[in-house]
Amino acid sequence: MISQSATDKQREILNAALKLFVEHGFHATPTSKIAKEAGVANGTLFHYYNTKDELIVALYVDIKTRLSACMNVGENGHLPIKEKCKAFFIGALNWGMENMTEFRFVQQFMSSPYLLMLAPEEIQKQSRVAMDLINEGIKAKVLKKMPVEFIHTLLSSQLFGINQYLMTTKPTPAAQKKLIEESFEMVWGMISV
Amino acid sequence: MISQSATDKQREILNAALKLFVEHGFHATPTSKIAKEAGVANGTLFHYYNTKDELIVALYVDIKTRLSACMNVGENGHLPIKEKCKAFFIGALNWGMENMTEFRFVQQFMSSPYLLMLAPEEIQKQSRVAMDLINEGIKAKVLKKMPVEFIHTLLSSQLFGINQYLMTTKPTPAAQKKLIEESFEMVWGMISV
Amino acid sequence: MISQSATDKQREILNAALKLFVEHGFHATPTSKIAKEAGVANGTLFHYYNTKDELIVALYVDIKTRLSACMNVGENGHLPIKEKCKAFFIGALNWGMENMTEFRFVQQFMSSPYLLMLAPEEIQKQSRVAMDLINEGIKAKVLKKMPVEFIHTLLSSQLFGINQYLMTTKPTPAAQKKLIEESFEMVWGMISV
Amino acid sequence: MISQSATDKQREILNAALKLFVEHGFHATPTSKIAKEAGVANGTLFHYYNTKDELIVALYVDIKTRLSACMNVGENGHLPIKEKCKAFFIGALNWGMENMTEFRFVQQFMSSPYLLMLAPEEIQKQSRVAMDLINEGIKAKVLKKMPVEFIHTLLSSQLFGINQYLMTTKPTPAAQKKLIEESFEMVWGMISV
DNA sequence: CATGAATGAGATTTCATTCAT
DNA sequence: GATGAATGAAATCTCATTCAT
Repeated sequence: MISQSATDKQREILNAALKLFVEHGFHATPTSKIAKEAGVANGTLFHYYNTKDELIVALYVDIKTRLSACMNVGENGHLPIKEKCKAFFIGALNWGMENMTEFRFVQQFMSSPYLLMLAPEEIQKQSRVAMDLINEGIKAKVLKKMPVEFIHTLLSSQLFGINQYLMTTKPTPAAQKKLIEESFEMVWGMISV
Repeated sequence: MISQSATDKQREILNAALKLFVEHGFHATPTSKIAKEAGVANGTLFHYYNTKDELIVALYVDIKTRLSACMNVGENGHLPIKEKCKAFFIGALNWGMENMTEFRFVQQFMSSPYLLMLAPEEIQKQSRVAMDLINEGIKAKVLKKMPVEFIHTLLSSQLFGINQYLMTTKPTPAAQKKLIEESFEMVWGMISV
Repeated sequence: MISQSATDKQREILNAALKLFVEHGFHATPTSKIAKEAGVANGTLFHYYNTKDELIVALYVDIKTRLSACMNVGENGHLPIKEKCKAFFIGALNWGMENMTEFRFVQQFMSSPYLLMLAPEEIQKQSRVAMDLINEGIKAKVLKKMPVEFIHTLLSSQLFGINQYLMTTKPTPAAQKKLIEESFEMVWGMISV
Repeated sequence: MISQSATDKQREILNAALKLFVEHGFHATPTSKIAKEAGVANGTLFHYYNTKDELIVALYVDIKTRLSACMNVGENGHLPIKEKCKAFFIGALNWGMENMTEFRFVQQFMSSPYLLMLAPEEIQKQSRVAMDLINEGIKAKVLKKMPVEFIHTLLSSQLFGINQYLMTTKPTPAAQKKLIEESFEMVWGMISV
């Protein structure tokens, strides 16, 4: 397939951009360096993305899509709510540890003005699954009766924080597994009735 | 004071930089705009800070110093650990709500590559007070026996999360006070024995 | 040739730089003026030379290369040493008179701190031919038994001096020819046994 | 004397400027660095010299004046011409070796566009003594009957060249003395009848 | 599709010079 | 005289983007 090589180049560009953005920040990373790192010509980058901003947003969406794909894999609608939350929580942490660079990029993106370039509905979409889960938990009186966004915010912050901690301390896989499980129980204790 | 006017210009520059950095991000804010906003000549900025990067780091240190000054005011060494933690937690949240711009700047700075420009000991210094408090709590068997850094991470994340939530939802002062108190009890339940 | 137009721009830049450097000195010549004089965009200059300094050194090497190319053309290995020296001496003078701007640039470059940016081997390479010739003369007991570098210095100084004199007084071609011949006999008398 | 300290500062400025100009070139030496090296405030420099250019020219004149003072010390009007020339030649070389930095500065100045800022009569004045000497020699039929400027140019070039050679090779004082004497005989042989 | 030379607006930084103290 | 903070014009250099090949 001819378009295969094109897609490959696009992947190379995204990979290079991810690596360099995390390493040096958005603005300290010229498109020319991205192109060089990706092994393509300068202009090629602009065949796939009209502007640098477009590339940045596309990269974010790409990563979020890959994360979602990971999280939704296990169809576990039948499990009790706590187990569903746990699967979600642990899944997110594991993904973060296996994709540290992606994780760092998301973090940087979310506290940058680029976030505003994303359509609000796009942002909401990202957290839809989690929000639904929390809503379900509140209705079932398993979770505390507080605003959904509040519980979601607490959950997200803890996820970010724990991930950061794991990235910094780099425990053994066993210790990591244990810590993640414990973390969930602690957080669950905080938000459950 | 003779040096007053000089110091004033420096303050103006820091204020202008803070405002613009939060509004547009580090790189989308030219030094020329900072100078104009501060009401000083372009070169004056570089009289005080050799490079833009130096300004960014200096601004971070300045904010952190002001925050620390705020937190240490209340000498409450005699209170029980939980009360000390609560004072700390609530103090930080109040400061964050009263200094939203500063808070946003810190957030942006910490998830940017500029963080690496800070000497590690400088970073550590920032969290010294909190760490000591946690250590004390663990020794007194009031807090769970887990790594200090881990508990610190949980606390910090919670602080960040709640702040974010408050900034977004802008509740009434009363509701805000109630939410903050509740939040503390939640996180305290999570980390205390 | 496809690369012709690209090379042309580089040539234009070198020509413009040469002219302006000699006219106003290195530092009184902004890169913007060079670009304008060369008829290219400002950034184009930096496409070919990473820094202004790099351009200055490249220009020097370019001129020296062109001079060397001129000097080595006449293959006169069979002539007696004096004739070879004379050919060299007169060739250099003629080149200097036909390329006054280049000559002035070299002079300015060599008594500037930019000289230090040149690798020592590069500098040596420039005078290799002359040094070999002198060495040959000394071994053949045609030239005085003195350090090669010293004789080389005397010769070079003479060349510079005469060139300067010719550029200032601008004699008729005939008078110039006569003066050059006389000069050579004078310097030859000084360095030969 | 109060003006003593002022004069001292002026001297410090000239010394600092000399050192830095030779080390980095005219334009790569900011006035601020000169002031710092001289141990005076930035603005003080501009009390003594209205502009940087004025400082540069003043420094040149200062050095030339000091050189002239050196050269005219020995009043040897009674000596034969060759001896007067020799005294001049050797005096100049010795001065150059004892004042390498000054020598380098003069060299740099003379092949720079700053030379044009000097009034022509000022330039002529610098070489008046030498020119008179040469004229005298020609009239006395001791020197070749050639244009005075030509002989002067040859002499100057050789002086510069030999100085450069000595600065580069750094011979022992004895060897230096010997080489200088030999050089004079060689040059004298070249220009004398 | 892909390339990379070319562009030029704009960013950071420098620096001679001024001037209030 | 002496200071050094302040100035702002100007210099070097960067970089997103275009376009002819």
